[in-house]
Amino acid sequence: MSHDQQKFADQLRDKGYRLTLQRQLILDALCELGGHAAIGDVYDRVHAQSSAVDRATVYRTLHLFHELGFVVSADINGSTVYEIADHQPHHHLVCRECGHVTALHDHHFVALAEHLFQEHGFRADINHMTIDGVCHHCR
Amino acid sequence: MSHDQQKFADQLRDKGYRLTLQRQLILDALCELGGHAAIGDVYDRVHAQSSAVDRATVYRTLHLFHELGFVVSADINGSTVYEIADHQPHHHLVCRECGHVTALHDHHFVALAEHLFQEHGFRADINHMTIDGVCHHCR
DNA sequence: CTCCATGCAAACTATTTGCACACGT
DNA sequence: ACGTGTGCAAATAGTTTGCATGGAG
Repeated sequence: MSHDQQKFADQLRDKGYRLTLQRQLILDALCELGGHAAIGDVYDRVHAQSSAVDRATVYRTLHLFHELGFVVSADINGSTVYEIADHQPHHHLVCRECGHVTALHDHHFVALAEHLFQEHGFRADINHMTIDGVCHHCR
Repeated sequence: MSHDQQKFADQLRDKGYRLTLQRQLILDALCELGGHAAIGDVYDRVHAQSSAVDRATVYRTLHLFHELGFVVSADINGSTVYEIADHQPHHHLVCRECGHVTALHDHHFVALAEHLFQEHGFRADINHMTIDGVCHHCR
């Protein structure tokens, strides 16, 4: 188990949640899938390891992880994807034509977030932004 | 029929699409609903006027309008909403707590879009952005 | 008159929920 | 042992599709 996973496992227990095999497997899957894991991807991966894990459990667990802040979700090309909420926040450029997703560093948004806070008192979540458009390849 | 509606009607015909009662009603509904119309809202409103209009038609028509650029879509609090693509682009701050949506002027994004284009050659659609966060009321 | 658009109903996909049992603590 | 988490299956919600008919051009 990686450092991240150990950390999350501890947090789970600290908050009174139980560390089950299913939750470990789902956490593993999220880590291994790296960036953007659709619910179906997570299910496939987990189910391949232990065929007894149900879809409902994947849904319930991802909701839980999201609530606890272990993962962030984003809507990319119409489907919801999850990824581990580690490291610094980053964002995504999604090409409307080819569907390609490129990561984007957070620094593009700090000024924006600052403006929103000063002008509207709005504390923006700037850690799971998705921007649609057309990439340089498809123009 | 308002100016906007007349304009869209002409565009429809120019591109070889037919102007049907259903399409007019759906366009009306979008205009009257103003800002953010979920598919269900549009259906309810249209169906109240003419009970023969089917949900499938609303879906098909909204897809068509979106394709033609008559409407823009956004994902707000998990459900897809549509609005007439008129005037200048604007954006939305969505409060994660109370669900309240406040409009946001485009000028916050021009610098960002410029950066994205220069650094990544990415032509960002900055006309239907949604930013989640917590509004000043809920903090 | 010719096709596009629609209504209808069914199919599909995605997600949620109730309940009895299993298992982590 | 206790109570949370899970599998199972069914329910629910949202969206799409095939086909015959109706109506716009």
